[in-house]
Amino acid sequence: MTFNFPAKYKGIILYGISLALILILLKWIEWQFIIVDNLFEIYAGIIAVIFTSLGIWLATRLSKPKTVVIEKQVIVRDTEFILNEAMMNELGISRRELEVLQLMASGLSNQQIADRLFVSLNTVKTHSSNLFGKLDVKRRTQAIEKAKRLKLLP
Amino acid sequence: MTFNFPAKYKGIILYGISLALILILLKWIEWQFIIVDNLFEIYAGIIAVIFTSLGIWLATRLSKPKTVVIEKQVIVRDTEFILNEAMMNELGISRRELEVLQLMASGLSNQQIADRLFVSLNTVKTHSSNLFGKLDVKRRTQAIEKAKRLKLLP
DNA sequence: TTTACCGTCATACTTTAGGGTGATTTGCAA
DNA sequence: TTGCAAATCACCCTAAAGTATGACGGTAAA
Repeated sequence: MTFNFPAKYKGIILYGISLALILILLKWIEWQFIIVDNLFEIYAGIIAVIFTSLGIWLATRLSKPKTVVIEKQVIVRDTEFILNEAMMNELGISRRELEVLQLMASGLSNQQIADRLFVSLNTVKTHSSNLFGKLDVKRRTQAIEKAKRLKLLP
Repeated sequence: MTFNFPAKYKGIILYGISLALILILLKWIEWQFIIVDNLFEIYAGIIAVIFTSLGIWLATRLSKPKTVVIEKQVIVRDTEFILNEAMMNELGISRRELEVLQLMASGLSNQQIADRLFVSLNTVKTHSSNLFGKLDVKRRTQAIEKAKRLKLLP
């Protein structure tokens, strides 16, 4: 049969046992000195030392630690991009047109975009032209700038 | 005539005086109880209580406070732009070239940039051409993309 | 003072971008 | 089936962008 006390009673039990041991010790010392009469002050001194120690020990054990909260700033780049699909639909921008827009923004020429998408240069021109109309801009740099504002590009 | 002890001796003097007072108190208690014989244990108990208190008091005064440091992470979104001047110098990009770059990124044509800066179209072309060389790119869209990566543009 | 770079402008030329129009194919929905 | 939008491509033409080279005045460092 084993007893399983919760951890929070452990401390209390320890203090109780310690106190009991000190009392036994004191009783023993009393026995030693009771023979020699008037050595009263020595006994008192020992008690004083023991209980001062007990007080110090108790204080260090029971004192609540001060908690110091240090705020550490973690700078996070706003990296998350959510495509504004509502705006996509509102402006009637097709999937392919968005693809062309993305490649344009990465700095590719129309010819490079055409090669990347396996279509002709004319097709890319058509897409970009339609795109400019829908975005109401005149140049690709403007399109990129506006698309970023409208959250169509990161 | 005034004495000016350094502050660090103040504590020691205080403890000394306190100890002296306690001893006087104990002596007085001893006087009270010495009349009634065999009330030895009451005296011991009082000493125990006083010195336990003294120990606790000493410990709280003398012990360094226990500190538990809790680091709290505060997420700060990086929204402000700081121009990478080191990169500017490294690439040898001039102030005027950066101006042209900024206006290019806002979607303006070379002519519009020229008008904005009160210079000729040719001057803008020269600046942008030099800029492309320094950024090692071939097109303005590429320049904008790279400049943003290098923190030369927001 | 000489060097070197910046900013300015010009001229000539090439390349790329952009506009307009029209045509074909495909897939989806009325 | 018809109609429509998306995607594809072609041709022609203009506008803008980009390259190369040279020139000139100002300023700051060597």
